[in-house]
Amino acid sequence: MPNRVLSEALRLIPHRLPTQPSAAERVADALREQIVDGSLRSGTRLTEETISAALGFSRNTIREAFVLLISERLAAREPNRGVFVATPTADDIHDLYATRLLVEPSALEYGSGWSDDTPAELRQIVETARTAQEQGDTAGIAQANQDFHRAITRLGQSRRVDHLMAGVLAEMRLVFHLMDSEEGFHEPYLERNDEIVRLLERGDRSAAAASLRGYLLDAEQQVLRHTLPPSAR
Amino acid sequence: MPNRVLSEALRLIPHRLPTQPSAAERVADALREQIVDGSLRSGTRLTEETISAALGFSRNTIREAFVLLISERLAAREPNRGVFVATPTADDIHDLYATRLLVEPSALEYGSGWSDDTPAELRQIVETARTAQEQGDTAGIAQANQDFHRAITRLGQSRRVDHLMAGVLAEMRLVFHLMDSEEGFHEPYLERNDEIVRLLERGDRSAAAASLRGYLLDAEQQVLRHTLPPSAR
DNA sequence: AGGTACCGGATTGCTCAACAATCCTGCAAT
DNA sequence: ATTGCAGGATTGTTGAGCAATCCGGTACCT
Repeated sequence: MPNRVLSEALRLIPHRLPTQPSAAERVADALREQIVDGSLRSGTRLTEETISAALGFSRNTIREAFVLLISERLAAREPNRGVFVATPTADDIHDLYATRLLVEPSALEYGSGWSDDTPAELRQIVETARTAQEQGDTAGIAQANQDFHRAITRLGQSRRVDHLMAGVLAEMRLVFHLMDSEEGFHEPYLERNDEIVRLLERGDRSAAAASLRGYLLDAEQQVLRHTLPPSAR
Repeated sequence: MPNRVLSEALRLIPHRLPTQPSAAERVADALREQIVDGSLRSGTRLTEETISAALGFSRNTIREAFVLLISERLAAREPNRGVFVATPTADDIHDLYATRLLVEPSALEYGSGWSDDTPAELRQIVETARTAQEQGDTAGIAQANQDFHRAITRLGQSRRVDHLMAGVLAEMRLVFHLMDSEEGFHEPYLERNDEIVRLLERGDRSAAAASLRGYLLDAEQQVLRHTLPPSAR
């Protein structure tokens, strides 16, 4: 043991140096980005050959990326036919909200990430949404809304659940792209987020959780109402 | 529309016929099974060439399977070094319990899968565990325990959360394999499951959820206590 | 002895080319 | 209109190949 100080210092260095992500991951990142931002619409076929040529990676690497995207539910494989950008069904939408209903209120009420600053932080996000609203910035509202729910999820203090919810929110964006119009859809929820924050500011996490449950139940209905039926796509 | 009766009948056929899983999935299944049942211990290196030869699939297929297992956290990639059976750290264990703490009580208290039969069904599982106990069947107890928590999770009525928890329970088994001895570890929790069921039988889902939270908090400590420090493995 | 530099073998990361199986399209025959 | 079928395109999977990286050992230096 030549140098005790050294080995102590080394312990502080992150165990895995920041290696560059693998080719498959970079391909998955590129595709994921295009899927969630709507450049690649639901149902689009992801041809191996085309993507291979477009991104400059071999077909095998593309296939590895597909495995990732499929496990994230952003894409779906139809055996011997190909991989397609996922098209969430009404059932999938229900599942998304069932998941959120299970996780978010629980994180809000019992999450150990709670601190005295939490209400103020959430308030901050609501304010951001409000200024976006005043500027008619639909995308900004949507973004702030997502941030709000991610912040709530983070109270749960679980990497795993964070990751789950990241996936959920990504798929939510897919769903939004399926709606007849996202325009004006998020506004009503500003008020409800505000109410949740108000309850938190009063220190009533339980009531806030209940309010959030109501929110999610309503939102599911709204989304289903505004989602085009399969016949129209 | 030549035949209305026919098209109605076809509607009942499952949309995707049961295709045989791909080679990569079968490889992943085989490896996953060996990992969770302990045949492949934590830290074991999964050499592409070896597995390729052993299972009779090409290296490329093995790599696709790896992507899956890694996304399930049952294996970990160390760039340029290889893929290894995951070795959960204390931090990972904490994360597992944080996840369960977020999901299980919530499912128990608010899950829409609840019915009047639910308490009886859970009671049934507890009884199964008890007979396993009387026969000194450690594995049986562990299995019944898992079943108990899966049943609770299912109350949440979300495929996605079910899938998440399937992964959580799989990783839990990895953790159990890391303990000095699984012998006698699960017994104490029989009593606590029983208490949860008793509360449910009284119709008090809220109290049952609280009891479950206490259970999980204690269990985490117990697991950490019985888990060998990294130095010993 | 203790530390460093270097070398060769093994393994990974990724590509490329090939081929059977399957699916899709269009067209011809009924 | 429906069926049958040929041709072309794409997927599923394999095998070989090669650069980059890592590992283990050995020789070298002090």
